[in-house]
Amino acid sequence: MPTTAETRHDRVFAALASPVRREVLRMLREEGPQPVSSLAGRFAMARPSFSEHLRVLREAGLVSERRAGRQRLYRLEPVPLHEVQEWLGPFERFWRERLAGLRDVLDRMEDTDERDDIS
Amino acid sequence: MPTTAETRHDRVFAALASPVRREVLRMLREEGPQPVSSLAGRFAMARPSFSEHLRVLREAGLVSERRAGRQRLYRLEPVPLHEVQEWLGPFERFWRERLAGLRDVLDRMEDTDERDDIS
DNA sequence: ATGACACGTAGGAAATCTCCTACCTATAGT
DNA sequence: ACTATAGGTAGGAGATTTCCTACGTGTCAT
Repeated sequence: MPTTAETRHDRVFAALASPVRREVLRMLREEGPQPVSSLAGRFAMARPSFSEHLRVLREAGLVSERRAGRQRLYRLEPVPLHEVQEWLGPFERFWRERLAGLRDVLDRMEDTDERDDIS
Repeated sequence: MPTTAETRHDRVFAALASPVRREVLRMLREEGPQPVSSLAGRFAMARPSFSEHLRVLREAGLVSERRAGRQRLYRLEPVPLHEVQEWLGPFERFWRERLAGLRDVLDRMEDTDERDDIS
C-alpha cells in the first residue's frame, strides 16, 4: 500500500491539530534543533506522552531526529508544511475575492455611518 | 469559556485531516455553493455519516449553510483557511532557506555528475 | 391533509487518540 | 562494571472519531 499524497495530507493536518505539537514546531522554528528534554520542559505532561507527540510529528515528516550521544536532536523539516501551503494555493484566489467583497461591504457600511453622523 | 485562536486552529486542522472533508472544500471552491445531495453524491457513505462531516466543517467555520426551500446550500467560507495561511507565514522564511540549501546541494551533485560525465 | 423529499439527530459499535504508570535500551561518567 | 541520564516502548483507561441503522423535522406537491 503506497503512501499517497492524500494520506500524507491526512497525517500532516492531523499532526497540526494539537496545540502541543504546533508549539513544538514553533519552538523548533524559532530556537533551532533541540534535544527532547529542552522541548518537553515547557509542557506539563509525562514524558512518554510527549514522546508520543514527537512520534506523530515524525510520522508526518514534520520533524526529523538525529542521535547525538544519548540525546536526540529534533529538527523542523520544511517539506510537509510547504506541501500544506501548496494545497492552500488554489483557495487563495477564492478567498481574496470573498474577503475583498466583505471589505467592500464594510466600507459601504462605514460610509453610511459617516453620512448618519453628518446628517 | 471563550473560543481562543488556539482552539479554532485545532478545529480547522482537525477538519482538514480527512480526505472526504478536503474534497468537499475543493468541490465548493471549484463548483460554488451546492445543496447537500449534490455534494454527497460523490461519496460511498450513508447520508448521516456525510452530515456529520458537514457538521465538522461547519463548526470549524470552513463552510456556512443557507436554507433554501427544503435544500440547504453549503458555501465555502474564506476566513479559516486564510488564518491557516497566516499561521504558516512564519514558517515560510524558514523553509525557503532549507529548501534553497537542499537545492544548492542537489545543484552541486549535478555539477559533480557532469564533471564525471566529462572526465 | 397526505405523501414524498431533503436533511438532520439519536444512539451504538469499532477504531483511534491522548494521557497515564511501569519498564526497557543505549550512552556517558566514574 | 556500576550508576545515572536521555528517551523510548508496553499496555491500559477514558474520551473522541467515524461509520452505521432507525427515526424525527421541515418543506413542497397533490
